Amino acid sequence: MSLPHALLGLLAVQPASGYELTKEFDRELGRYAWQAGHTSIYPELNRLAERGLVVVTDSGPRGRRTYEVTGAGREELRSWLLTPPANGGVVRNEQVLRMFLISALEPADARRVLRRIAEHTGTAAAELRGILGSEPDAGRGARAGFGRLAAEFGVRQYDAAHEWALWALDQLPDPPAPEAAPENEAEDEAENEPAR
Amino acid sequence: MSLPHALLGLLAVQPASGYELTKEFDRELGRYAWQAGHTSIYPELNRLAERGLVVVTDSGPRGRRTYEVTGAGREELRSWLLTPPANGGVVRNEQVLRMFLISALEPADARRVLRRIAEHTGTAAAELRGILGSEPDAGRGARAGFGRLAAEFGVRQYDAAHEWALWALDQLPDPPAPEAAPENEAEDEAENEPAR
DNA sequence: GTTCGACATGTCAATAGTGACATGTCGAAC
DNA sequence: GTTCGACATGTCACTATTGACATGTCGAAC
Repeated sequence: MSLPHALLGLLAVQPASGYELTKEFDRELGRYAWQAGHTSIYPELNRLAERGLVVVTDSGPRGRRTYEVTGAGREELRSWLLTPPANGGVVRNEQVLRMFLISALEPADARRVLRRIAEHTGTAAAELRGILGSEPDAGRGARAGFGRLAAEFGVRQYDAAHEWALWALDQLPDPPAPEAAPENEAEDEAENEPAR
Repeated sequence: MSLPHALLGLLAVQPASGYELTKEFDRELGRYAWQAGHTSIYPELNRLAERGLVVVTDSGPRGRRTYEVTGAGREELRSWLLTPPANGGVVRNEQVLRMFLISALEPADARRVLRRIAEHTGTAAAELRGILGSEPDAGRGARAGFGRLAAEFGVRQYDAAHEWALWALDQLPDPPAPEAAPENEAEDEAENEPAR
């Protein structure tokens, strides 16, 4: 039951159409917190409207409807955010699951996966940092605070995962025993290592 | 389609019954990576058995059946873990969603929620560190490596979230303006702050 | 004036997952 | 010898979510 609250939250910051909300879920929100496609968003908006938590305040060109949160909607969102985390809430993250399952692999495979994770989290963090630094708003833009808090969270998550992957690599038994050159760093080290 | 792989992963480390697997999902695995109740685990084990990815190798007291991964199962798991992360995978985390939605609250409420998050992540990290430190295995226990990698990941995640919450608190406009005592730290600061 | 990509919303069948209910057994403590 | 909690597995109706399909419009570029 989180999707309705996600929508209320987005609309509380700024009125939007279903189409815009859908795009929002393609960004940080959908990448770290809660995925949703337009096929679940549109029906949910209609349900929220029926319950009086949002209203259509404007109609645009292509049947576009702009939604806004009502007082009741804002209250619902507030009480949801302020009430205890209950049992812990839904958690379902394929990436993290993959990290957990690495121990089930043979060391050579594990090393391969960990390296991929380390690389990916590293570049992802760097990218996010780039966006965070270049964003011209940073101050007053309508949903400025929103993006910043979320992006900063993402950066920290990626950094933590990156550090973890490096640590885990170090943890693995029997490192590949570097062939000859003890000083080789940043060598490309492609998919298949030379057998031994 | 992650649950079957989660089960294969657990069984690859150590054979187990559905009941034991269910308990596994009540620990770190279910808390950070992938939730599942026995009502989805038992049917899934049967499906995996039908597909020949696991087999029952032992029957115990109360109808208990111990499952083991087959060669095909191990291969399936391996190829899943080694293939590209595809589109990014399923992401659904209520806690993180709540963090994202904080910006939709008034500063006073936001501060309240952030403080709760900071507190929770702080104690959770400390607890995990405790377990991590006291665990007697740390070396050879059957799924020792498994728990350690996972727990370490959890610690880092909690730390990152904790630091983020503190940073976010600092980011919020208009701090509560401490009444009189400029040096008051660790005051209990109950649910309702004195109006202004 | 046409073309085409982005805009915009929707349905529906199928799959995944949950919560309530159901059933029974074993072992330890009393 | 009974009681009770943990062990152990299951079904089923309901809810949530996805993927495939459907439909149409607007605006810009050509």
